[in-house]
Amino acid sequence: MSVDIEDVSAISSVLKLLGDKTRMTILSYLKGHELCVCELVDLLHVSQPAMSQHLKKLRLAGIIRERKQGTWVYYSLNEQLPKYVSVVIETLPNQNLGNYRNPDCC
Amino acid sequence: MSVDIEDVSAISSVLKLLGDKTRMTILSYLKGHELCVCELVDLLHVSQPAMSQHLKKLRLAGIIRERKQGTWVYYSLNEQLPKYVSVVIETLPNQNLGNYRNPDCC
DNA sequence: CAATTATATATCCACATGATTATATTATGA
DNA sequence: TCATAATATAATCATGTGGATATATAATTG
Repeated sequence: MSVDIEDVSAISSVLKLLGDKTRMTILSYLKGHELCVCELVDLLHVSQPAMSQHLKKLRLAGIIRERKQGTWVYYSLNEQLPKYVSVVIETLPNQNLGNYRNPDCC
Repeated sequence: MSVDIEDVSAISSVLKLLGDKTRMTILSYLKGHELCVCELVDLLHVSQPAMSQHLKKLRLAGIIRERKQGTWVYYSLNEQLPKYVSVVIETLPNQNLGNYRNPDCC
């Protein structure tokens, strides 16, 4: 079985993206369910522009995917992540959405 | 079997450390063998103070260990790393030291 | 088409971070 | 003890990065 060797530059730039508390929290919320931008804004108490920029970075790095539906944009974890990324995400706690209901939307 | 869940803040601060090309290269060189500071300076073409500061950060984060022997300080990977860290390190390419010989020391 | 809603982008700013230079520390050996 | 070598720390600086505010875009609805 071949090993998943990658370029040091590529790995470190992905890890730099992951090395942000807000982005890691986003990823922990995306474990299991897709969420739209306004839900993430709601859950993380982060401004909408800030959220938008974090999501853009994660998307450009291929870590998350977007699905547009009308005005809403739903984000979810990308399947087929490099192993070292998926292990990091597995290590994150599962966020408990509790009785949070999808606002329709914000 | 219990899962290795950690705090989001703790994980992101470790990943921030790993998200640096120089530090990742240091770790790739430390795979398999301990190296002293001057050897790392030599191999990475990084200034001695810069190297010293990177090593300090990695050591304070518990990713590497130091072993002092006279004036020399040897660094090596810490065993017992969190899984997500060791997977990252395993993903790094093994650096070929070629016919590089331990300078005695610099 | 106008108004509204969800999201994205642009600009600016405060702060963190990595590199460099200079200096300090520590150990060794003459 | 003095000189030297290996490493660490301090100070400074330039650059990068995240957040806030303002504005733009795009889709929906009346």
